[in-house]
Amino acid sequence: MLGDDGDMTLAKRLLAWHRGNARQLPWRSEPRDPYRVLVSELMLQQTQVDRVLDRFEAFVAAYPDLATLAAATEEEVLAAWSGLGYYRRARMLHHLAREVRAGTGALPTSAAELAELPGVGPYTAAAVASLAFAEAIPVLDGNVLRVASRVLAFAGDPRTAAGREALLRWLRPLVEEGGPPGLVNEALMELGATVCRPTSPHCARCPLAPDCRARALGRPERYPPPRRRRAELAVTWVAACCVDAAGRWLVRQVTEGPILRGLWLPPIAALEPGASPEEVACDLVGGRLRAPPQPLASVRHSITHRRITVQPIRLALSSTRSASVTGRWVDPASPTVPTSSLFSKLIKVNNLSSQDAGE
DNA sequence: CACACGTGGCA
DNA sequence: TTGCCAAGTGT
Repeated sequence: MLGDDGDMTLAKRLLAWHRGNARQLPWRSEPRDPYRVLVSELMLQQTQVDRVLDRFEAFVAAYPDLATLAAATEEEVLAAWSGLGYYRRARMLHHLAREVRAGTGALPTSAAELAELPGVGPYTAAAVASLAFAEAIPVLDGNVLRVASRVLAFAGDPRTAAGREALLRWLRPLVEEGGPPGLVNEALMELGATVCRPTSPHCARCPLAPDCRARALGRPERYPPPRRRRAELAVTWVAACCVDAAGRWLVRQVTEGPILRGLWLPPIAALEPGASPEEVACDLVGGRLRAPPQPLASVRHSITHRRITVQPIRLALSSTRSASVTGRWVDPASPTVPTSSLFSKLIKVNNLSSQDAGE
């Protein structure tokens, strides 16, 4: 005699669904470690679980607690974050660790106090407070915003302050009415991530379907209204690829421009229309060459609204010790400086072309 | 409030 | 291939 799910409260149905369907993720091991919860939440901001999965364990192994993190340099932390994107998050996590070290030495336990830490906004504060410290406070991330917008068939814009408050009025009783608040929050996020998807929601598998007004009205995917996006900007860069006999690459720290600042990449410059990529690359590096500059297959890289086409030029320097060549030489297999995934893409095209050329 | 920031996968 | 994202925060 299975009870009718419709008779259970929303929160109870969510918890039951979570018990049977939530993914096992490294940061969900019990008991919850507040530090691991914090790191995972920061890593997950504006990114997807799969992206974080391969990086999380290595990061917390290198920095198992806030004290270890505070003792590291910012550059070391950035290097461990390399490839995850939104590098400001890593800088702020590092600042956070040092701020905690300068204060009580322990993470605060309330959402209000957590929200004062660098990099911790309303979402992360509520997530850590509820998941790690059992505070009954709702989270409102992109997943929960979508789930709530659909259940309520919310007609307004849920991204405005008034819209968010309307959704929170519905969410608050859910996390307060009983059961672990963190798990109710996690269930809503998990539901949004795996069932109540942006397009083609799987309503047949949704524990909230009986109460979902958007589903009753048909076309639940109409909620929430799409966000307006900025037009893409096309940009072309030249990258000077210099590799020494040991396979190390010449890299420099990006100090100009709005993008990738502070990270280390092969020398890069914008390519003006009509300019010669080979000449730009040679000017960037400045050393004498053993062989003519060799253009490689171009690489595409997108950052926010910029679509960047990178033209790599392989430069065979006659001497990597030339005084005119500035920068550092790093082993791509274990970069000791923070790099962008653009670096990995450049390495890949270089390897491909080397094999093709039979070098 | 608008806009900025990285990334890789998918339709 | 191109466009559209996905567990936000700071300015």
